[in-house]
Amino acid sequence: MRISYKGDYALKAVLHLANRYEDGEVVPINEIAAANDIPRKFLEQIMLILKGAGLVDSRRGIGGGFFLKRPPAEIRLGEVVRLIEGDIEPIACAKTPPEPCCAEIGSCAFREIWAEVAAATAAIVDGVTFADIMRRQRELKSAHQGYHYEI
Amino acid sequence: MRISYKGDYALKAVLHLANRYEDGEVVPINEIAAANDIPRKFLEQIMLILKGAGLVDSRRGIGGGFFLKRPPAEIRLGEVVRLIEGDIEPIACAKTPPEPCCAEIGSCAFREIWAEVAAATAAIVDGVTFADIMRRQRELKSAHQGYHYEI
DNA sequence: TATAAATCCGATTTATTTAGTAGTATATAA
DNA sequence: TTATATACTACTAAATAAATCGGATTTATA
Ligand code: FES
Ligand code: FES
Repeated sequence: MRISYKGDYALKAVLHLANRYEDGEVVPINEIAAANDIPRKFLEQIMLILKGAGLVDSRRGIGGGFFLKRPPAEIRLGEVVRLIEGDIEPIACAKTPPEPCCAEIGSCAFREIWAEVAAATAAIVDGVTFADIMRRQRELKSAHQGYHYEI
Repeated sequence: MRISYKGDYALKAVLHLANRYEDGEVVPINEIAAANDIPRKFLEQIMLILKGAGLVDSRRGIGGGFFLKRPPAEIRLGEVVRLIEGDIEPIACAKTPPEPCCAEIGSCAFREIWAEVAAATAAIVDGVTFADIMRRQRELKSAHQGYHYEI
């Protein structure tokens, strides 16, 4: 499962909105783009995908912008990854139900290895919520601050 | 880590050679291509990559072909995958040592998740040899036979 | 020594995906 | 009514994937 720029941008945008989730803050796309070094028009397309999937919602016009429809603790990393990158499985036959791949799908010795890889990957990305990621981010920030002061 | 056609073909070719490894059999590319439904000229390129990496060797001319340089038990799936597909890591910052990715690599909350995914994937593909895959293939073949007889 | 069988190698081609950019339409708060 | 913001469609350039083409070279053997 390769993470493209599009996927990377989507994750950062969702994390940005997660950090502004309290009190239902609405964040304009310009802020998200500027803060995360994301091409603005590209981010527009990404936000529309996230909105289409019901993950975020938006308000138009002055004072408008985007916001999460669910609290960060209820959004799993895997959900965003699948939305943007598509299947987590490295090959179609590893999906459930399996889609045809080799000629003899019933006797392919590789298929179940890819299924194992998919399961292991899914366990990780579905085991982490954006609340977890926010917490981790705060830890890293304070650790980095620490280093800074020591210098 | 997405498996491309090229990677799929490479794995099948190596498995084909693994099945012919005993007594140092030499297998012409036409046989590998025909048996596995691989475009012949495309497979040529793939075999040259495998040869360049020292995984297989070849003999030219009449009676020539390809053969594994090492026994199947000493070739791990991950080795072939990395050769053809490149890095197993879903993003550059997850490599060791990490390559720059986001702006602030030291404080990115996603980085270690990708590193976990990479480690889990590597553990699977590096934990399986082509001898294991051959064994698994025989099991599947006989199971399939069984079903066949029951009908 | 000619011939057929096979690998070796570089170039070209076609289609798809990626990473954007452009332009316009629509909604909304002040 | 105007400035600010999203919504939507289309377009483009570059990279990658998946072959395909055309030969050059090596080698066993008839
Ligand atoms: S069935 Fe998918 S790799 Fe064999
Ligand atoms: S450093 Fe790679 S995703 Fe942030």
